[in-house]
Amino acid sequence: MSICGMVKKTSGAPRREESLSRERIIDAAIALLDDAGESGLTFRALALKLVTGPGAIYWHVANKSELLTAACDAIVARAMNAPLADATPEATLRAIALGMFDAIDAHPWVGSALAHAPGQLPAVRILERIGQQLRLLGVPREREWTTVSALLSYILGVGGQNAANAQFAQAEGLNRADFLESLANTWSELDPAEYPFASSIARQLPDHDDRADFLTGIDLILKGMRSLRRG
Amino acid sequence: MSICGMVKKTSGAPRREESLSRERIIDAAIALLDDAGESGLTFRALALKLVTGPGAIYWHVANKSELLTAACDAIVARAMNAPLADATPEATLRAIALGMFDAIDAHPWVGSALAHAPGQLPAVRILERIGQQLRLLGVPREREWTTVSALLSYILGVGGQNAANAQFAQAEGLNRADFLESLANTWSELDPAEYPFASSIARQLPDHDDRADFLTGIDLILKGMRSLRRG
DNA sequence: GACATAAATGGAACGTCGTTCCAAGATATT
DNA sequence: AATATCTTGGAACGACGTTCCATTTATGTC
Repeated sequence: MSICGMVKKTSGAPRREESLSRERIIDAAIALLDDAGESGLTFRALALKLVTGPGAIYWHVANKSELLTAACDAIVARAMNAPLADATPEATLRAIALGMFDAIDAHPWVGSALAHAPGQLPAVRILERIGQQLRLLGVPREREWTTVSALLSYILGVGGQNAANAQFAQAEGLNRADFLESLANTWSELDPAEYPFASSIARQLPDHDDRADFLTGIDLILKGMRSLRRG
Repeated sequence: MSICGMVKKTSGAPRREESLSRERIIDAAIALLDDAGESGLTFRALALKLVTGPGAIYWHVANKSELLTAACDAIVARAMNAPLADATPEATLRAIALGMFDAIDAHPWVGSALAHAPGQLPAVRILERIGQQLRLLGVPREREWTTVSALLSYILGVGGQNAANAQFAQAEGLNRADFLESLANTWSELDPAEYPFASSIARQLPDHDDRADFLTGIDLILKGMRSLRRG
């Protein structure tokens, strides 16, 4: 490839500066995923970006699924380790949930990766953070599991839909607004006799605020927990 | 978008008995997905089952994604058109949610397909059914959207996790119980200083009842809606 | 410094996938 | 019977995840 093949490494550095490492691979994977979406992560593209061959990557990473989960975990860890202002457990729960929403909004592929790695480290990080607040809130032991898994399921559900929306829009070359607009048109054209609700609510689709709706859902669950604690 | 304009077909002789059709293809796809999971659906396997070539299938179906969504829609339509006993709107909402849970439990790939087809027909069917009950319940117009999307997100979230669990377990050749057991072991071995909640709750993992937990989450949201209506 | 051992690399190759292409067969129309 | 259209199915393309292995680079030993 290069004409002047013999580039004398002057220094006696411990390792090649540009040597591979799990960390460098994961960083490159994140960059690829952010730039080109879920389908942008390939061992070939990764090798190209890291100036090596596909085979070399397998020395540091078992397979693609592990790599994707590791990339996902890096983002989730960053979001879940962010310091939070001291506040009531409920306010903290809202902040945790919003942190995940924003992380998935910035990296839609994380929503999809999270959905495909149930019970793995990334999900456990979220579970842990939520669970600690539930204990501060005084949720009785026998209701801990159902409560934490309800919150987690909701967060993963919204995240997964956001990821799918982003991927769908990208596949059709649309931005979010145009994608929602075309969806609203499709819904509007549904038979009002068969789909009275969907066709009547279609026009609200393009103008709604995902983030606000997400938070409203969290508040709905928190309100339900509160009324359970009192009743 | 139009179905199929040519309605000549006065004669009785339909076509070859074993000729291809969209319906026959979708049925075969469902059988393949049920038997071998998400990765079992291949145009080659489908062609083999239908005794034809891969190219012929493309005359009736645009691509794999459309086929998967159509197969998903067939299952969802079956679940959402099931007759429900007349009951309070809240009881009907619970029945609708449970119907989706059971459908995904019987066909885990539906959970994953639903998550990848946001705003498409299968999801709209669920949205519609839920929305109609919300109107009977008297939810004010300005809260319709956030309420229905909270319920839908939760249902899709649980469904997606169930699908992922099933796929993960199948990939490792385990049944559900063994998979949860191995997950519980992993969680138990987490550092209790860093993961006090996850490690302490790990032992509840193998024995919990997915269906009951799902319903508890639905009730949590319904309770939140009720307290909102009163407050 | 020379040698042996192990770690790490990268390019070629395998098998599978979704999809496209097209020559041939089947059916409908004149 | 001839023509036009719908439908089929097998071959082929390009891209993917992954494996294999000859080669290079670093480390430890005398």
